[in-house]
Amino acid sequence: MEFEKQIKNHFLKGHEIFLRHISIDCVVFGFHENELRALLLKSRVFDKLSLPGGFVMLDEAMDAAAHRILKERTGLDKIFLQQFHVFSDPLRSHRKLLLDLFKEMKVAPGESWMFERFISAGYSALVDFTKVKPMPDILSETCQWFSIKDIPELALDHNLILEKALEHLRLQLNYQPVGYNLLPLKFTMPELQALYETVLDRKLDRRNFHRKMMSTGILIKLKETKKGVAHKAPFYYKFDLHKYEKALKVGMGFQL
Amino acid sequence: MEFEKQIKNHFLKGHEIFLRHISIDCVVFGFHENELRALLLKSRVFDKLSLPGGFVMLDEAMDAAAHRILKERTGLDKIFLQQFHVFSDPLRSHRKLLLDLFKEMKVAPGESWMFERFISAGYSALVDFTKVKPMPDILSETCQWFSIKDIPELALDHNLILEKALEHLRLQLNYQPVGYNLLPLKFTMPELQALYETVLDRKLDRRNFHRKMMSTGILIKLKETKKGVAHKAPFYYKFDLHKYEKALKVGMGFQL
DNA sequence: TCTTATTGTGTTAATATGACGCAATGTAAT
DNA sequence: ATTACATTGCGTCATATTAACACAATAAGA
Repeated sequence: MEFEKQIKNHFLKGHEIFLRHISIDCVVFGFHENELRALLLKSRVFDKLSLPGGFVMLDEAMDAAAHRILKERTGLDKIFLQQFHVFSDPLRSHRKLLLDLFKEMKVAPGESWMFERFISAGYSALVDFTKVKPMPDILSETCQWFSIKDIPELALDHNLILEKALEHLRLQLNYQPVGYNLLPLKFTMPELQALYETVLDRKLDRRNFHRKMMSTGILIKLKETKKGVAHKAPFYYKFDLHKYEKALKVGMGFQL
Repeated sequence: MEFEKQIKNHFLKGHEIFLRHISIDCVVFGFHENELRALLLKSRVFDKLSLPGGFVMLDEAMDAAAHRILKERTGLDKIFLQQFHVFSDPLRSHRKLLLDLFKEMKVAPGESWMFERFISAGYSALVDFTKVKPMPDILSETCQWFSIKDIPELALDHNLILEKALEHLRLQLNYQPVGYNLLPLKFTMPELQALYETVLDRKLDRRNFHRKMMSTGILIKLKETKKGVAHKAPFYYKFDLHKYEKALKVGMGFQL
């Protein structure tokens, strides 16, 4: 079977393509139906779900590797991506997970670079949920969105990685307009507020929120209102791309 | 000569002790005479100065490796240490630097793990200047403090790493009481202010600064005043360790 | 047409911030 | 000893920011 052959080749020869000891794990955040979500893979061989990840090619920058990996999982090219932490516990390892698979494939642990220790760089990706076409990798059967509130036990230290990514996102939301990357081009104020409330995990005053957001000058109000909605139709807004770029560097200068 | 033998051994056998492709670079910040300073090493063999660094042992956590490296350079055990960025440009490499040395030592580039590509984790260390005893490593002849305002051209991408560390420190100073780690146990308010002004690189109003610092409740005013000083003697202060720990996690909730 | 949930905008009181005044203090010069 | 002076500690005030809340406008559905 082609699939098994590819896997076995990866185990035995992968180190001729990729750097040893270094892996990448990505937390892909999306926002949909007032829920913050992350992409998770269901492995063909392991029980637990895991974060999308991969390895760094011998002559590739780590950021480039993360972009390459995410292009494969989401179909997206220009993703807002940041490394946020490196996980280096010497006990974090695929060893236990791989033992059965190795036996089945008749690969001796000592033969494979995958059986060695890995240090993993955590990357946080913020994407427009509506633009993503989740695609599983060769080892997985599904790639799906999971609400942050409803994350099961993950493989390895992936729960820890996800937690750290969330913490990073919360901190960042306080001084950078990262909402831009999580929302479609046009969005309503209630949607933007829901995003902030979900990420920060607390309620915000609707009117004060509106005032603060507008005071940054980063939002442009459109003439168009949302259609087919009960009650008063909210206006659409979009980000002023130029001011967004500036605020990314300088910060927004307010606290929520 | 024992020195050359050790170096050669490190080049040829180091990969039996350390992980390939992974290095650590530390930016050690200290504060002295109203200047923010960093530790730099003067190599025995290279022209340019460089940051203290090292490698990760086969079974060692990265944080532990950084602590081990800094213990060797500063003599200090419990250092406030944080990874802040990973530098992974595939062109960053010791290759050029090592070529002459390899020739001299009759080591073929292909024989040594040191000639391979390295991904480096940047660590930022905040230390009490007065507690540090700078010690050069085996490849260096000196280990000395340099004022941040007066950093020469460094080896590899170390200028970039230092810049990133400084940026990280500036951001952090705005929401965490990191001054604690850079000052001795007791210090005066003008000293604390000088630290903030140096790191943030701007003047602050003396009286407003005093008010804000005290409003955090994180400082304890001592009865003792500074002796042997011209003009009015300022009081000493110390950090309330309990509140400091809390503020590290929660943040300080003010902007300077 | 009326009800109702939701949105857009305004008001006000409390709080935080920035800019500055002034007396107290301790060293050094006279 | 007296005085000059730079610096510290504490206070004031005008202004900006924030939090809490009121109310009219809107559009779907009864």
